[in-house]
Amino acid sequence: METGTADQKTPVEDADSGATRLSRADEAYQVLKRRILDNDLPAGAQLLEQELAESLNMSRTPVREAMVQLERDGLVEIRPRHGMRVLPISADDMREIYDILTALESTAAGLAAERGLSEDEIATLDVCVAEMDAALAANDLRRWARADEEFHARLTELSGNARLTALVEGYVERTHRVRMVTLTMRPKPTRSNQDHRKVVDAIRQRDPDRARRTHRRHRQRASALLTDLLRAREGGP
Amino acid sequence: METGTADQKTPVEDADSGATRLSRADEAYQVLKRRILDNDLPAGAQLLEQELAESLNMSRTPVREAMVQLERDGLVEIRPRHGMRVLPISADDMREIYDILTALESTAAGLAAERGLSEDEIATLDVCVAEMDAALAANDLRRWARADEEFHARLTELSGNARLTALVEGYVERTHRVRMVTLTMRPKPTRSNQDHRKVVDAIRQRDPDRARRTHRRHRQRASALLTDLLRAREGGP
DNA sequence: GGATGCGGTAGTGTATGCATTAGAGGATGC
DNA sequence: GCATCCTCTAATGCATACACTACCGCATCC
Repeated sequence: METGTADQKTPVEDADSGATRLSRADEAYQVLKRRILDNDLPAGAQLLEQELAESLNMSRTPVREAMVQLERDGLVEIRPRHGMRVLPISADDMREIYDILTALESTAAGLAAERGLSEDEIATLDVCVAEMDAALAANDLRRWARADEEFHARLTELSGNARLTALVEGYVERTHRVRMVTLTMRPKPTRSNQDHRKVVDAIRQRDPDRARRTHRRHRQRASALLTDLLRAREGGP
Repeated sequence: METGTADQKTPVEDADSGATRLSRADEAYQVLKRRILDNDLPAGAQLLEQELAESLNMSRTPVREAMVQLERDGLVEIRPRHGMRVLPISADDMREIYDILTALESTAAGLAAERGLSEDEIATLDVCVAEMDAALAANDLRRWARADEEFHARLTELSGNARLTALVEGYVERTHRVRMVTLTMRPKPTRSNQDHRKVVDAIRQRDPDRARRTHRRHRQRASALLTDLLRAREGGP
């Protein structure tokens, strides 16, 4: 590799925001994941270890480590002589993932209701709901999507189950690409906002069963909507 | 490394059962995971890359890859200068994991009921239940535990959701060690067998809601039981 | 013309080498 | 006696070297 490029010797002279010092492998993982989630590396893209190593300015070793993790995330597939391939998401995949999300998130809602949240904690959810309403009123779909993700993330957090939170985050990430693409294809998500309000209400009233059921129905509707859109797209163009 | 030991040169002359040829990294992953799950490497054990590499007769590179995966599985923790440490499972961990399992499995039961299984498919569940009854009658707890795991695995499979199945399998593996340890400490699992029968019944009648609720309650009871045992053990000896 | 065999090559999997560094333990100062 | 600093070692993270092999293309043969 070109010995001319200087900045690759010391692993931690990055001098970026002084945040947690990343190992090369972690850096590779994060950068690649970001590129994939942002559709910068579109589904179907094929990339060899060597190319990636060069583009990330490191050797193949940490890149490999990152690739293995991305494969575990279900974002890419490693095909021995063809590098890694960014996986597309089919309607069936989406249904599977949404079933998992439905299971996990509705349980999270139930747990939150069981625990009995403080009014402050519930307020964080209210804020998200309000933001979603505002975004919808302003017809700003991206803003709505951000608030929606925020709501779901907060809700899951409030379950008090760190593993569950992390797990859900991973699956949400996987759906991110698709949700962004279908954002403009779906009807205005007014119903969604109503659903959220009902879930918050059930949590506030400490009714786990209702929280679970309500959230489950909410996610099932979202799932049906998205998979239908995807299926249409698969059949169509 | 000792050049004397011959059999480490070619990666695939293993000539074992002729099954899928494993890469060294995969081999390391599987062997280590097995050792951990069998409590061969007990919780708290610390192992350096070098030691592992020697014990597995390979270099550090594939071992590292395996370690990263095991860390992702939540089985070990990698501490930069101290190798990897096999993680213990606290009562709190167990509760978190069981909440996740409850969410996923009860959804799986619901999905199975929704799909409408053939009588053959349902029969596989019946077989497991019968085996559990037999094991219980024979007072063979290990056999019962095996049948129990089998039942849950089959049930999850019958959801038709491959991702969900794989996910559940991972979490079940994590609880395996603890379940084996607590097996003799818990009361005879007669109730458990009743629960299973009810779940199968709900699936047979294609009642997703009842399948979900029944299985959820079943898992919640199991969770309470196990975490209590663990907590007692944590406080006690 | 199509099937078959056969180098050649590119890409990978693994081993090894090397610089860095965290941390243990001793020495020193108070 | 205790804390602090320093040194030295051992483990790591990464780069590189190397052997193996699947695949591509061409040539040959039927």
